[in-house]
Amino acid sequence: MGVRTISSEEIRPDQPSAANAVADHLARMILNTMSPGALLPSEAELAERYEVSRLTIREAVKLLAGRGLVELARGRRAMVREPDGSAFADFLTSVLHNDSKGLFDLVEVRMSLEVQSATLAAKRASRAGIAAIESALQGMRDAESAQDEGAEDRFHNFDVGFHEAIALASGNRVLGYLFEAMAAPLRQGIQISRRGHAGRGHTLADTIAAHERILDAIREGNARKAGDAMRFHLKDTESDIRTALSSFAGNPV
Amino acid sequence: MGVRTISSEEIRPDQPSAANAVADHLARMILNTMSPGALLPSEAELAERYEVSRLTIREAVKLLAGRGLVELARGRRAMVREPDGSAFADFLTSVLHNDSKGLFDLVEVRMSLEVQSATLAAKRASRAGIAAIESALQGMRDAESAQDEGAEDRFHNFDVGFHEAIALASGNRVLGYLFEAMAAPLRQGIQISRRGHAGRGHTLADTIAAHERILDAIREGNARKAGDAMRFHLKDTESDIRTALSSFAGNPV
DNA sequence: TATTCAAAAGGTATCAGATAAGTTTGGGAG
DNA sequence: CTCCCAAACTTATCTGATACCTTTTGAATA
Repeated sequence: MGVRTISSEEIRPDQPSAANAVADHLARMILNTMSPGALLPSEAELAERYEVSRLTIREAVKLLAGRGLVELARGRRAMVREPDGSAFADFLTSVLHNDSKGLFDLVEVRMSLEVQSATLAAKRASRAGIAAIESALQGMRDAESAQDEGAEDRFHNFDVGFHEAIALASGNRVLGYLFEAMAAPLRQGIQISRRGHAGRGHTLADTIAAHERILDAIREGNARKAGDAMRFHLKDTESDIRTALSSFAGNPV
Repeated sequence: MGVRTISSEEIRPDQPSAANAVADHLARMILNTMSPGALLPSEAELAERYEVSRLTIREAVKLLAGRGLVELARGRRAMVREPDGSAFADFLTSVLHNDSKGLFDLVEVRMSLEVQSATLAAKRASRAGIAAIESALQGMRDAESAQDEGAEDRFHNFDVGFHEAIALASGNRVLGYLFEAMAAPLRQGIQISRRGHAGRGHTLADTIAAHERILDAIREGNARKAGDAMRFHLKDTESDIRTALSSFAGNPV
């Protein structure tokens, strides 16, 4: 390569394009003054307001849509979206897809965050928060005793809901977002890995019992016990996942 | 208002627009077959390939840019970006901005993740990983003994670099991404809170000593000790942050 | 021959004007 | 009062041009 003599390439103009400027301005406006569900002004009006063409407005709005700030639909004005972890979920999914090492990493981090969620939930959960956890658990019980097709899917959904309810009951919004962000790639990764690898090491009843221990600890307000119960449960789950995943180790797609 | 009689509004068509379809297809192509730094085909060529107008291509690419998948610059073709946590960082920044409760949440989660990082780093750090941590620490020492203006900024940067190096040394990519994602909003939030609240509870030398204890434990490969040292350090830092933040409690901008 | 610099070529950014197609709304028919 | 349809509104996409930025090329110069 040789020695770098000049250093004028250091400048990153950060694209001061009109569309970008408008997008940034709109983003600030949305975050500061608008609530989820609110509608942006029409493209024509924005074009007039910013004194640019409608095309520039469109591109700016597309930028925001890519960032997950607004939702677009033909014939309707752009709507401000409820913030959620989906942007990061997309990111994780794309970075980790067909990469079993990445999924191990995800499982590892999830363990830590969920233990923290359970610990905090035991300390802080409101009556409503506990009710939500109970409700998810009851859903699992119902799905277990049901025999119809789709019962297992329902079981899994309530399972995820149980964990999500705990994340929410922690009272820590960041934990909620992170849970959401990790749930999608995890589920997808696990689903992929399970193909042709049906057996689970545990019965549904075992899973329910483990969840009951967690819920009881949270109900008691026993933070340490809740964290331990969650850790124990996830350790178990983790090994299931690992065996499922390992059939793909070094087998990217 | 009145009672909802019909229920055909439940359908979310997920915008199967041309621009969206192209964006999704491009995203898959990028993730599956392209590396960071690679250049997308020109807009004209893509327009031809997908049989849509150049405008539609532009909007699709803007969507990808918003998602952080590509980087745009005038006169140059779109470039595939190195994946990083910046999308989630933006999200967190926007959700938590001017909200001290959110920053508390962030600090809380960070504690948990960094303790895990230190624990894992002690178990797995490579020679190079440890060298990176050492280098950051040395930077802190240099900055502390320097007297020039800007030394304190340098110190803080190396401080962040130290923690980042540990997250990377954990060998868990998800931890790396999350660290990145949380660093920006945290720093920003803290900076804001510090305005007019100069005093820190600890000297730079104290901070260095705490970091040395962490590094030593990682070098020894003592996972528990590393985690504890990190927890202890962050508990300290946390209380600094809390006092800084509390001046803003219930004071959203 | 090697260096330099300016023009050409290749690209993106933005504009203007139109058409197609989906959504919402308000009035009229039953 | 309810239901349906057309007008008004709005977004999605197309076409064709112009402006401006980057990279490359090629010729003039030292």
